[in-house]
Amino acid sequence: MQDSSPAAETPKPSRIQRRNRKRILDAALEVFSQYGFRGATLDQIASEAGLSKPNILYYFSGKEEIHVTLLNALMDTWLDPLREIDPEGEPLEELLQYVHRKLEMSREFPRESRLFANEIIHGAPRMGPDLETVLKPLLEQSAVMIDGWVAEGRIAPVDPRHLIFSIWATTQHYADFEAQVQVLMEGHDVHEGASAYLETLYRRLLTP
Amino acid sequence: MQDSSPAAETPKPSRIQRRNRKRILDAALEVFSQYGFRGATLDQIASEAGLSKPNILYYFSGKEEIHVTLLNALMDTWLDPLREIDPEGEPLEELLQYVHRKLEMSREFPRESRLFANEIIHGAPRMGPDLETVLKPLLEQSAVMIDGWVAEGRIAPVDPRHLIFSIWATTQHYADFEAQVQVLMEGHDVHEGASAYLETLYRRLLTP
DNA sequence: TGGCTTTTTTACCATTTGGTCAAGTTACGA
DNA sequence: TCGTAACTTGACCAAATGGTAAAAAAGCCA
Repeated sequence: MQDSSPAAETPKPSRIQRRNRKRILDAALEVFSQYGFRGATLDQIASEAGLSKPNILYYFSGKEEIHVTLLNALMDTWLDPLREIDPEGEPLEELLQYVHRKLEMSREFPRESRLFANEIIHGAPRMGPDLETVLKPLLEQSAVMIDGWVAEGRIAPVDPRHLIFSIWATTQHYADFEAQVQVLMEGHDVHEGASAYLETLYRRLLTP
Repeated sequence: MQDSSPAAETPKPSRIQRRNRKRILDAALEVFSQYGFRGATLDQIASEAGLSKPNILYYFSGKEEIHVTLLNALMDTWLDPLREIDPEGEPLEELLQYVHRKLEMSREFPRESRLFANEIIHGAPRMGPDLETVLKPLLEQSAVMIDGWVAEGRIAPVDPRHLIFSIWATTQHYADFEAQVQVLMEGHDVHEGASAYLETLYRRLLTP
């Protein structure tokens, strides 16, 4: 798949290519996550990236492709914490670690979280296939693992899918609804409190 | 405030006024919740409402006003379940009932939930004041109540604000991320499972 | 029915916006 | 250093979109 064949499609990304594509994607993440796909304009992205609009269209075939590129790149890193759960580990600790990793991602990458949330809220028009082919198998696999832990009596009985949904919901909430949380918790250390609360929540739920 | 004064601003909404304003708001809810504020077009709303675009602008001064009207109307009903918690009731049951009411709202009014989510994700540009003046006092009041229950030992110790956040997050997730949940749970009765799961989750968390 | 008000529509407008194109300009290997 | 390929830009477009104006139509009431 590495070219060398005559009609290879991807010759080789030059240094400038890599630098500018990255700039564009960084800018697009900022703008898309803040204004949504339709709310964002190429001019905004261009300005944020420090490039001209036609120049941006030199690197990407259109607004759509930038967005799709972002979503695809995101999907993988977004699911990493779930993949990192060790089936051989101590169940309760593994799951709590997963919660904390997800919460940490919300703090470190709120823009990515909002980009994702936006896409899903609008019916996932550009991610339908990925949900089916990437997310679903991973969820099923995780569900089986958790069911196994339940069957062995190592954690209290729970529906594994809804458990995962609730972990997603409670952790991403702090990124996606940051504007609201900010207003309601001004002064408090939000993530400190969230971390302690979620630890308690899932420990009480899952302790056999 | 009921007019009768000479320079009264609101003469009286005619039958046609009421009917058409309702049609427009219904249509706008549908369109805004699906495409977001900037993603929605007046033509879409007009078409959905069965009216012409200029006719819509006869009833509302602009796209913005329609959106704001929706958000304001929504805010109240959205917070009703929280207001309905009875400080004199049995704490655990009151809170569980709150969870179920919120979940029920997610099922019955997913469009409203998404409209709200959209607004917050984008930084609440049209709701900032309301969050401060309506939501925050209500949250504080509820927090005091819950803290009281904790102090009396009637529920297990929890941070009341994060508890409420997690209830919002876990219940609204089923509306806001419906597209994702749908794909991942095809075949299953989602709300049946969610209801049972959340019952378990918060019962285990809160039981003293 | 006649006359007034309310409602609706037809025809436009100005701006925004995604995208194109051809003419530069720059980088880089021979 | 020179030529070619890679990159950048200014000038444009066509379509979409929020919004307006004025005339036409529909209600409504005496």
